[in-house]
Amino acid sequence: MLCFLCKIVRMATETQALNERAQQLLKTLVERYIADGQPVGSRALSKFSGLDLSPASIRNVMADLEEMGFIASPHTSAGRIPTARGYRFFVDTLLTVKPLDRIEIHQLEGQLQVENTQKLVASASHVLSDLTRFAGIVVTPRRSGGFRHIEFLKLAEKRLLLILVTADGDVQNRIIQTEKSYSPSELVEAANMLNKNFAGCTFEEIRRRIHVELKQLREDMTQLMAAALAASDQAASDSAEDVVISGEINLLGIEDLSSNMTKLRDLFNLFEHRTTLLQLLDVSSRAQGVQIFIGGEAGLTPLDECSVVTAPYEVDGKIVGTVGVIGPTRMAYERVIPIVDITAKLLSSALTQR
Amino acid sequence: MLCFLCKIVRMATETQALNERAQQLLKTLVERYIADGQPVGSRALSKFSGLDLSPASIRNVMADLEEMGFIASPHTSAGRIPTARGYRFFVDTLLTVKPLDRIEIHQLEGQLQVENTQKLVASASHVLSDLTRFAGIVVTPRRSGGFRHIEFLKLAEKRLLLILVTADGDVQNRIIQTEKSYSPSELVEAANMLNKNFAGCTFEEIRRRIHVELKQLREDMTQLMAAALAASDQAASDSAEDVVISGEINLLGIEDLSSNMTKLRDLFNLFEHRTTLLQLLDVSSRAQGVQIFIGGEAGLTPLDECSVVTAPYEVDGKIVGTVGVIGPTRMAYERVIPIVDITAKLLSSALTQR
DNA sequence: CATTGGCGCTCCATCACAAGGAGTGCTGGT
DNA sequence: ACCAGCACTCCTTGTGATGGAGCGCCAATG
Repeated sequence: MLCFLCKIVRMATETQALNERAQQLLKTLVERYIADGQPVGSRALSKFSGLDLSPASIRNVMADLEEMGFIASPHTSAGRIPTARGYRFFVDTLLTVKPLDRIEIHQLEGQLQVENTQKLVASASHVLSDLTRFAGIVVTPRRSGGFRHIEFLKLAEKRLLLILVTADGDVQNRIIQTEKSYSPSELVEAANMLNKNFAGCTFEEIRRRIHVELKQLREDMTQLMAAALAASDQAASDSAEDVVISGEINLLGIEDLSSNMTKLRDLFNLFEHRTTLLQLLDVSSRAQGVQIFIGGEAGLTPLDECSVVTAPYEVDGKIVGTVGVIGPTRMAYERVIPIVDITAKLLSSALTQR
Repeated sequence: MLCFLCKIVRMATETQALNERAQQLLKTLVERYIADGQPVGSRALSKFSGLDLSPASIRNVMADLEEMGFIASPHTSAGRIPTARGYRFFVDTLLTVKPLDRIEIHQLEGQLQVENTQKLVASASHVLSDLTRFAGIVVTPRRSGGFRHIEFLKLAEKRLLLILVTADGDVQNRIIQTEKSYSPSELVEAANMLNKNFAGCTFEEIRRRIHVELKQLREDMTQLMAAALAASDQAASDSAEDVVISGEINLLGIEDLSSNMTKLRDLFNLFEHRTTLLQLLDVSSRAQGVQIFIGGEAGLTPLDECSVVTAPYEVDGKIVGTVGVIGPTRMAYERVIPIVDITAKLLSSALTQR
């Protein structure tokens, strides 16, 4: 919170410190650099800034910008490139995003597969990576815990298949080994009992109530229930909250990243470490709207040369997950931001409908 | 088939044409090259072959081997490296595999997660990539078509959730939009009907019989059934036969592959094209035991510098899928082969138990 | 006659050096 | 305040030069 305030304050002072001209120059510098990946020199800026200044004057401003930490030069006789702070200022106050047009939105919408939640999430991730040519990333909705429907199916003598429809309409399944062999009618009875009494409750609650309210239950039945609950809990937490990534391959083709093989490998290792990613993306789900993490801002070194653009999505007005894109810091933010934004919104509405 | 015979014949003649010494030299050459990735010169061979020959004599043999296409030199003054054909001969007749010891097998077994088929397959793939440090690959079992159990669940007015337990004990689910709104009891009735009459049949069969045998059914019921069947069919074919790959990242660290970025990208693109991979791996599932594809033998250019080591796995004596490893052609076959072999066997027994 | 030491040759890898170019900082003039 | 010009720095590219690794060939050897 404090940090948040700091940021606001800093932004305000920075906006003051940078006069109109400096901002304009920083803007075109970042734009040019994003466009062709080469350090931008004073000549180029003089040509493209639209300010009609000579390179020499521009060099003065650039020196100031460098002093303030917005830009840096790789070496003496190269142009300048934006620093993380430069990018930050750029996306915060200089960027002009152009919203997607209707046709693109429709195309995007058409690519979402609404058959079930998994498919929806997977296709959302795919759409993101496809449109941006970076890696798409989606945090799947949190399970609310509890179930809508439960079913037992006898596989073998002491082997049951537990089928669990979660509150949000997803289906989980699990094999249970039992002590004794239950008859089909016993299984039906047990399932009916659970469905009638406990649908919608959390497993914790059920566990508590099952002993209090249903003392008349036969011993073996309670055992069955306990086993079922344990399995359900596991199944629920199993895919409780997961990260779906797609299009990592796209990152292979990006010069900024694939130059350092080691860095690239670190990055891909990060993708395997779902939990670490989750922490990062969890932060984003607390805020409203699109959020941007530039470079190592997230505190993860493998993301040094990456930016993460995220947006939370919701079901019935409650934030349940996050979508996003991971790409090089040198990305076309004005394109990526609306794509992430719209995808989050489409995902929200697709999930709310069910 | 003809091709198969050709291969046998060629192998026989090759074994004849290469005398003891040439074979020994080829063997150590391949081994050395696999070990340190550098072209092997006559000096090195003289030292390591155990044959007590001078480099000059060895050069003569090497010239012969080159003429016959088993080895090649990258340029005039470098040592020799094995060609695809050289590798082929090596794995076919020179290789000495050392089986895994008991401890390793147990470790491997311990890492397989038997909770359900998906997890089992995923963990098998993981184990493969983990142990070999290459990419692990598993073709999931074919669905036999048909179901063991079916269930309807009402989500909303005209929205049903179809739950389908396939013959092999996996659970699929699908959302169905219906024309009319069915009552819960109607749904139970329909499910019961399907379960009683058609469990175990293929969907094709059901479709045929449903019209013939059940003419007394109400119109809306037949509609429901038809919708259910369509969805089932789709759900079944959906994950009908799929390829699970893991540890692709490992390939990033391998010099042989990561030197040409473009090739690497092609390779990763191949991984996304599941169908192409399926065709390749399908071939392997026709043969018994471990199979090895070297370089482009499979006909896929992206695999130029790769080898694929596969083995089929079975349920109740019937081959249902394939496990394998994709790595650089320069891989330690004597280690990879037993790993793939054992994994296939463990997977078979884990699946047969259920 | 198979084996071997020796010789000349080829080709690659590495390094040093020079030339050219891009861009900067600074200074003095407008 | 702006700008033209100049000296300076540093990267990039190209060009030889050098050394080493390995081969092919040949004549000598047992």
